[in-house]
Amino acid sequence: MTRADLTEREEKILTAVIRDYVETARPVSSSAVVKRSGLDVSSATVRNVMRALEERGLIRQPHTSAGRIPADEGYRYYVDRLMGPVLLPERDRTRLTAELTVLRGHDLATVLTEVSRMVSDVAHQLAVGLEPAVESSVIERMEVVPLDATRCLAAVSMRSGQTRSAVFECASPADRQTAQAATALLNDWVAGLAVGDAEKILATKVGEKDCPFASLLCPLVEQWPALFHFHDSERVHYEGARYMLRHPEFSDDASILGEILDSEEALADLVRGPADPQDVAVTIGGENRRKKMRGVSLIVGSYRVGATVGRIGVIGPTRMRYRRLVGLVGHLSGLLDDFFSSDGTEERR
Amino acid sequence: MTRADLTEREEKILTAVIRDYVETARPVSSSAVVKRSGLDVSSATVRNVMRALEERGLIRQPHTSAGRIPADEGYRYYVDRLMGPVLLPERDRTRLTAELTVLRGHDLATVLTEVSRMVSDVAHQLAVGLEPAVESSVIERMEVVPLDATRCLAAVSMRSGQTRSAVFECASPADRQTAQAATALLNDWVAGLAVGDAEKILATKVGEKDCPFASLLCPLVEQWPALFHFHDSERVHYEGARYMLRHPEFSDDASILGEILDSEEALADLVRGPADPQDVAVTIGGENRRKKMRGVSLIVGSYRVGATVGRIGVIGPTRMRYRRLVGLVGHLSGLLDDFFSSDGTEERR
DNA sequence: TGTTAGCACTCGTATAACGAGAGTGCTAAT
DNA sequence: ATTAGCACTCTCGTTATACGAGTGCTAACA
Repeated sequence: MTRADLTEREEKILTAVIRDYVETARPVSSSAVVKRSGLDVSSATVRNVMRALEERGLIRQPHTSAGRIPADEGYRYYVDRLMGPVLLPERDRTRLTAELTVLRGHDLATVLTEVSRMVSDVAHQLAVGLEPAVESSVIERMEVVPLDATRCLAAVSMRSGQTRSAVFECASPADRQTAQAATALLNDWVAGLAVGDAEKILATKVGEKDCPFASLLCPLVEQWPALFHFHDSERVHYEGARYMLRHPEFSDDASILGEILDSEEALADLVRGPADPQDVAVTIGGENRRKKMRGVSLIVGSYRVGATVGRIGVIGPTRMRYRRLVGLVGHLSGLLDDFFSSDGTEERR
Repeated sequence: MTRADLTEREEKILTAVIRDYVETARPVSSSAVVKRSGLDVSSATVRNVMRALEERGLIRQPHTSAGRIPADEGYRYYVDRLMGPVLLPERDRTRLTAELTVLRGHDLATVLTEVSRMVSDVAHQLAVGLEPAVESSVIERMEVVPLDATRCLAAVSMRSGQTRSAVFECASPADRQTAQAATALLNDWVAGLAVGDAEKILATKVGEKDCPFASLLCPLVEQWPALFHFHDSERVHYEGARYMLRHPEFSDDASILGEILDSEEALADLVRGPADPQDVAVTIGGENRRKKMRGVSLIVGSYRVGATVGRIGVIGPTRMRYRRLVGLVGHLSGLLDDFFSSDGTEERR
């Protein structure tokens, strides 16, 4: 159970076990390791080493006298130290950039859905895309327009390029003049603020006695969260459920898929948590907080849209191609960063 | 194979077979039918009748000397003629209305997600909610506001209560004055039109040589579909995948679930097709166009939002509680109709 | 001390045989 | 037309068996 480094030979054998198991999904025998690792040793030697690896908790035996399969800790060691430079075939690279350019000009939800689809297709795994939390998006401009005696249209554009719009009720009628004046005032107050902050500011402003345009602004503030879908708007896009079901580890008991798909919050929580701003975060099996999620691994990357971040990720059995998928997610993170920062500025590459 | 009516006794036996099979998921024996149907006949008699029903294709034997299970045609006969008045327990009724009132004032996507959740919880099935096609929604008002030198915010509100907004690029700068005039003109043109029609009208108008505000309106029209997510905006909300996996018919081979979840279009097509404006449409197993969907049944209802219709539905194995689920979907259709027609007019019940 | 060949042992999987039980289909009696 | 009785069929669970893959161990070797 020491944390010390493995010898080079141990590392090679661990790698071989992982690579082979990822391919075949069956316990890996010592002789298979000999073949794959290229090591010039006998299977007996490999067995000795494997025993050592097992004692360290890196691999395990499903039952006595079976081959070895990687343990969560083994995957962890592999991901952290053995995996080597992440790798994404040129083929996939070009495909991704190509498909992404087509998406220029489309709204964020569409882009994210399509990107999730791309990811799941390339990864052959369940892919998930998380929209940036609009809560911390910075408001560029708001607009309030009267529709009829009791209803107004409100629209917000964020620096991130996201927009929100909704119709809200206001008891007393407002004419266009008033609405324009109110809009101007509103923008003075909230333009340049994050959505979350703006809500607080507005609540105070509107609460004051001499607040102008109160009859218009009060209802707006009251209905703020519902109207703009602000709070729970970290929408999740799934794609590629079919891949999940194809993995032998889930083909008999697919209940995990149900758990994942049905609990947006659970997943959002997971996806939000670990990822570092820049890097790709890998969560392996038992490392997940949710008990239900033990047995699956997550690879999550983030992309910036203005001041906020969204996430893209891949979910699959712990037996997954970490190197390739980390490469994929990382690469796509970068692409999306560019995509959203060059924003509408057309093709600046 | 005659289409003639069944005798009363035959109907009772068919009903018993279906009811029992729906509960137990196991082939129904003649003696079980005797118990359940309340008929005062021997099991031998029931066997004779069952043979007749089998020859008509209403029920079938999984293998020789097993009980009978309903065939698709049997379910069909049951749904069309035997099911009797649809039934939804008072408990569920009140629950639905209660949960629905809480959703007042929330935007359509949120409402639909929550409704799907409610449906799946009550039905214990995979539920699906389809947003109304915005294509045929009637535009109430559009608004164009300049943001900076090259970008404008556009917002549309539909009579249905739906709204769309987006940022678009326009080469030459526009001041607020111009934008207001353009907005006025725009509303003259498209207010009161369906979104789909408005697109065509605008395209012609903008194509004309002396079109005013061309520098502003041209880009708007060009980016119309992408901007407003108009064409492919029949968003699908799924809920309750876990229920699907619990059914014994899918627990071993869950690949169907993958197919359903991954092919939004396939499903949207299905859901769009059959439902009559007012009624609840039931599609049973092999009646589905898509081969992949044989083995599952659909119950679909519609709700009106202004001039457009959306759908809610339930997907499950053919072995489902048709009476209850038709009741549920029908009831909810009505509730949603009211919900959206009383629109923002607060509590008019 | 590390490595390896050889071999006995373990354990899962596949296959067949078997019995029990459920349910039908048929026949003959009512 | 209905039904009691009975033989027949088919599934399912259990047990026995053989097979094979793979290990762990021991002893020999560099």
